[in-house]
Parts: sequence; C-alpha cells; structure tokens
Amino acid sequence: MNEITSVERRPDGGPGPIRRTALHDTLVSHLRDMIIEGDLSPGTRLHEGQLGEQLGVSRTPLREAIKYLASEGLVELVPSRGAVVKRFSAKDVHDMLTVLQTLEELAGKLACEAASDAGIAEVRALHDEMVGRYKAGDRLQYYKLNQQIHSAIVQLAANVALVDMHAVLQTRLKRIRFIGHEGPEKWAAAVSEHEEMIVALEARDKARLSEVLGRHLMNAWERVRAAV
Amino acid sequence: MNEITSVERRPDGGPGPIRRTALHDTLVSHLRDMIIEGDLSPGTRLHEGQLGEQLGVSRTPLREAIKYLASEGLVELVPSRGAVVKRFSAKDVHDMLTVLQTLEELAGKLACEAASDAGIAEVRALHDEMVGRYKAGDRLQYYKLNQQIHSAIVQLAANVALVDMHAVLQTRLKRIRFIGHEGPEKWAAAVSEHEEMIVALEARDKARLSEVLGRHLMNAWERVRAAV
DNA sequence: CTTTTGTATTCTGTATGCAGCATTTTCTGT
DNA sequence: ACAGAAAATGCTGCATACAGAATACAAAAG
Repeated sequence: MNEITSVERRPDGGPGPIRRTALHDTLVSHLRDMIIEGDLSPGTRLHEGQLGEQLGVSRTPLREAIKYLASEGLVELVPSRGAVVKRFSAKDVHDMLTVLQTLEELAGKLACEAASDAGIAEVRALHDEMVGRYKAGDRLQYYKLNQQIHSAIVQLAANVALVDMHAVLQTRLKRIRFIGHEGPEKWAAAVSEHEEMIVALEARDKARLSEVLGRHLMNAWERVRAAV
Repeated sequence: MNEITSVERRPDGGPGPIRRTALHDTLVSHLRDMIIEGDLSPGTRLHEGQLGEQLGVSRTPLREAIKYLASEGLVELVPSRGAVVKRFSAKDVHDMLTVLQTLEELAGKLACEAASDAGIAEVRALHDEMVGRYKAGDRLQYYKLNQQIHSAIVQLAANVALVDMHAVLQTRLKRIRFIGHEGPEKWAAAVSEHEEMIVALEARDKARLSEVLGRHLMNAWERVRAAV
C-alpha cells in the first residue's frame, strides 16, 4: 500500500520505471483508497510532509491531489491548517442515500430504454458472479461486485451527468459501506432484491426496476444505520 | 476582472495587502467566473504561465485551483498537456438537465416537509424581486435571482448531499444558461412557472411543487436547446 | 512542392526553499 | 505552584527553480 511506485506499471514487464498512469491520477486514487479503507480515518489531518515521504512524492503533486479530493468531498480544507478527512454524521449518510436512491430510480428508468442487450447481459454476468461470492461467503468480493452492479446499471442509462453524480456519492459512501457488515438474514434480503433488479432489467420493466432500486436503497439505510 | 488582489480585502480599509479569503478559494471562484462568463471559452487551454501572470499569482496555487475545478468537471486534465475548458455537447446539457430535474423534484418534496416558514418567506422575497427585474427587463439580474431561487429551494430541503450535487450541476450549466437568451413569450412562461412554484411551496403542496419544478426544467431544455 | 527529420523553444510536471501562522513549550512573575 | 507571556518549533502556503515532454519551426531529402 505504501510507495506510490508500486502502482506504476511497465509496458510489458521490461525494466525501467516507465509509468502509464499520470502521477496525479495515481495519487488521487491512492489517497481515495487510503481514506475508504480506513488507513486515514475521519478527522485525521493529512500531514503533507509525512504523507509525501511515505508515498515517495514531494509535497507539490500531493497538495494538488488533496485539492482534487477536497472538491470530491472526501477531505475538508481548513485554512492555514491543511486538510482533514471529512467526517460524515448519520444524517449525512442518510442524506446521501436519499439522493442516491433518487438517482438510481432515474437510472433504472433510463436504462430500460437505452441499454443494449449486450449491456444487460454483462450486468447479469456480474450478478451471477456476485451470487456465487455470496454463497461462498466471500464478503469482500461480494461487496465489490455489488458496487460494480449498481455502477453498471447507472452506466446503462447512458447519461454522463448521472454517472458523475452517482460516482461521487458512491465514493463518499464506500467507506461507510465498507464498515457496515449486516447479519445473514439482511444479507440474504439484499441478494434477493438484486435478483429482482436483474429480472426487471432483463424484462426492461421501467416501473418495476425503478421501484426495486429505490426499495433496495431504502433498505440499505436500515442495514447501515447501526454502523453510523 | 484581472489581478487577483482586487478580490482580497483589507480589515477596515487600512493599508497593506492583508487578505481575509484564502487564496485558493479566491482563485477557484475567479477561474470559475472566467469560465462561466466566457472569458475562457470551451476548448481553451489554461496556460499556467500566462494565466498566473495575468492574475498575479504563481503557478503553484493556480495549478491547485485548476485541479479543484477539474474535479468539479469544469475543466479537463490532459496528461502532459495541461488543462482545457470542458466542452459540453447538446446531449451533455440534456443529460445534466435531466438529472437536475430529478434532483429538484426531490428537493421540492423534501422542502415542503422540512422548510421553516421564515425560509419560505425568503424565497418568496427573492421571487418578488425577480418579478420586479423581469418587469424592468433586467435580464442579468433576473437570471441571477432565478438561479438563487432554485438554489434556495434546494437548501430548504435541508439535505447537504442534495445541495452539493445540485450546486455542481448548476455550476456546469451556468455557462450555457448565461448564453441562452429566450424570447419574450418563453420568458413570460418561465416567470409564470416560477409563480406556480412559489404558490405550491407556500401551500406546502409536495406533489404540486415537485411537478412544477420538473415541468419547469423540461421547459428549460426547450428554451436552451437552440443555443447548443 | 511536399514530406520528413532534426533542432529549438515552450510548456507542463515535480522538487525545493522561504515566509507566515498556529501551536506548544518554556520562562517569568506573583 | 500556578497563570500568563514569550519564545521556539513545526506545519502550511506560496514562489522559484529545474527536468522532461510536447510542439513548432526549419532545413534537407524525395
């Protein structure tokens, strides 16, 4: 997780530190991950000197990445005191889920109209794999596929603004969901809702898909409210 | 509009270049305004050296501000080639308005429940002033008050995530709306819709307010589609 | 005359250095 | 011993400096 060079890639395994990804992007996703996974917990000050040394980068590009994350809402800029990891209250989380619910309802409607059959098939494939992970009890992979499915459905809606807004909220919520470990019965309910979603999508049933997505996120709040 | 120092303020008019606002924030809003008002037209490269000199700031804070705006979606970062002002297609604008419509519908519903009487009165006051500007034919002030009213209603919903997402889209659209000058009859229709909005809000009629807001934004698309 | 290649300039990307502010620690007076 | 003030330390904010990449231009070859 340390040393930013670990993320840089070589063209074909040859030697030399050639990087494909721009450093800025690398830093942004690195820091994002650190925040989401809890390496940097809410309220923590982002110490430029220390953090820069840890990642093997000077302060300048690091500061630029921090500003980027500030605009994304993951960190807060305090004048003369640098940046701190933003802390979300229970109401904040509820607010985000409310908006996310509305956005996904919209996405459901649009997706039924705009999606290609191939696109729907891909979501189905993701879903099947997710169910497999569920049966195997692999929570982490389940969680990741879960997020991917929601993002995939939003992308089927073919509305870039919608994708953007959804991505921002999804990212802000990742840290929360990463923590919220629901019990077996709630987990089963979530999987069941997902099954409904896929069926509705394959039938291109706008009303139904929209309804299920909305309900799914309402329930999501019930699942995570204890954790916040 | 030039020289960033013009935005810095002194405590009580005394001499010395003491600034109250952090430079970063100042730069961000400055650049934002330049993009919205067309000083920097879509596709323009943000030349760091030149722009920095023009604003009287070194490249470092300027770059940080640019990264911030990139995350906001106003500019695009091209690796090794700097930043360019993002260009929005007609579909992009339509997409944004679609999402904005959904968000404002939600805001309408929430506002009817959460708003204080005082808050509603403030929106009414803004509206009355806006109507005054309309009758006076003052397009610029009308336009600004129009935006303010929409933002105010969203704020009445008391949902920070909603305010955030709305603000981002509103900002991205400002440039477009700034251009889109509708004819007299369409302008009258827009004012009439606003009148409906306020009435519904004062009656705390969720369904009605939500419907009017949605319709208003549908029509907004009709009004600006010619301009894009 | 067109195309291509080499070179020069310009701009971005990153590092470093310095000044100002905040905080903490220490010193002094009661 | 304790409260307040002053100094010292550490960090942020901004500017400058340097290295590498991209582009533009020019010269030479087809």
